[in-house]
Amino acid sequence: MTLREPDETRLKLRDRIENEILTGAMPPGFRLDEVTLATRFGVSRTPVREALFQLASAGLIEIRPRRGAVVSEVGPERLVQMFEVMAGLEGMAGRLAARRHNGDDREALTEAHAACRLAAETADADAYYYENERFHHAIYAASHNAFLIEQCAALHRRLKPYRRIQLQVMNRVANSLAEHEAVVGAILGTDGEAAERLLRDHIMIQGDRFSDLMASLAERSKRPLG
Amino acid sequence: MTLREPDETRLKLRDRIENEILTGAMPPGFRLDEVTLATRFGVSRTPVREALFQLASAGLIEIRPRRGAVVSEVGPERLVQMFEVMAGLEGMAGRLAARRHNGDDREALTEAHAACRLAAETADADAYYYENERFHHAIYAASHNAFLIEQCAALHRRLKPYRRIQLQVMNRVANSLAEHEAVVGAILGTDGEAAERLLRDHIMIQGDRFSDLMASLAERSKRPLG
DNA sequence: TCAACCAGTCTTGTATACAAAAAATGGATC
DNA sequence: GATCCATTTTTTGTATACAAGACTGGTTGA
Repeated sequence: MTLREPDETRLKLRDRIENEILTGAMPPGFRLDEVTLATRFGVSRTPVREALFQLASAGLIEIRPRRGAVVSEVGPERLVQMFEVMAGLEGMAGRLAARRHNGDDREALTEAHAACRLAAETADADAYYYENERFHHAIYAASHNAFLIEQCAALHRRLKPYRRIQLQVMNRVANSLAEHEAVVGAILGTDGEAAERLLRDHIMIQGDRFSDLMASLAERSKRPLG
Repeated sequence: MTLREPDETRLKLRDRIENEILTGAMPPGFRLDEVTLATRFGVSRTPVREALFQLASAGLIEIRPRRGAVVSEVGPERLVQMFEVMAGLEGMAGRLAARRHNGDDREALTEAHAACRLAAETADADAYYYENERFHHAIYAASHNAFLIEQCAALHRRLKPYRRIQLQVMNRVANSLAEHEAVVGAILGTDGEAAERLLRDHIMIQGDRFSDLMASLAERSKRPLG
């Protein structure tokens, strides 16, 4: 994780713990001890518990009554399911965006796409990762459905670490950019059906690829003396 | 609200408060005072606060820092947006269900549909409301995507009070049943595209109708001296 | 040797106490 | 009579204390 997050200590406790989970500092299965977290962040157990409840609601951790909290284990199967839902939501956002976009939306979308292309051409993986995020958020915004935007952003955020590893591990930047190109065309051409289909496929490819990766990693780690 | 909920006092605090919100006992805008709730439920403020944080994560209430919690106001616009997303998710569940259903799924679906028909024929609105819920959950389950099932169930639950009022106020039972019939046909016939389209429309009709109702109510309440 | 049990420790869940911020109150002034 | 400011009161946010359920390790019995 080389990307700088702004002013760690200023953030609310909930976000600070969330960051540690999303960046992998607290890996899946990691035990979240209340007193340890409390002393580490210099507060008492009360706000820690409140933060943990919120993270549990978001699905990032699991609280077993009287048995403590652990970072959620996300197996390959569940990951595919999450990407499948993400694909559905993004497809929907694309379909609505194609019908509802206005001048501002078009500008934001083309700008974000141009930034993606630049990052791809300069082979800057970190930059592409960032601009890619901006691109997808531009699509969400163009749907003009605030609730959908929230849902997409929340799930996108949850899938963030996986997408990142995947972009780094696999050489998917070129393909990703080509797919973006087609999506932009469909949206600007007000072809909702095409936008939906293209985006759905765009996301599902990520999901399939990533689950393959995870499955192979899990398989390898199971082997004794790997 | 005549439907009996099982063993109120046995439920976790979070669910008890949630029920009061969903049933309308705590209407939108209602102020949730911590000490009042604590004394009412016979506990201290600590568990009350934890419950409130969870409800806030689910979107049922809003916590303004240092300024207390209130039941979320859901205006017509946001309601339409939520129904739009529900339509997208249910359509997706239907599409997947058409491709993935097995014997158990078929049985559950046809059984739920038969129960809906019986309730409609006997003009039992409460029963139809309940069986309708079972029918939709059968579709979610047939998608065989655990994450999608969770998302659908959560949003369905959140829209529950609105759907209920709507079914009671408007005479939509007959139309609803006919739409179910078509959906069952599409799913059993493994026609994913049709199932998606039919379900999407089925939900959106609810959303549009309800938002019309709400808008008119809001409009009327704004007029001075009604 | 191994399983079961019991005491001690640790961790979570809840209550209460205190601090700080927002809201309410009341009085003075214009 | 209305408005503004200071003070009081209420309410939230946090820390701490206590109770009760889970885990640990060792001991005992078969």
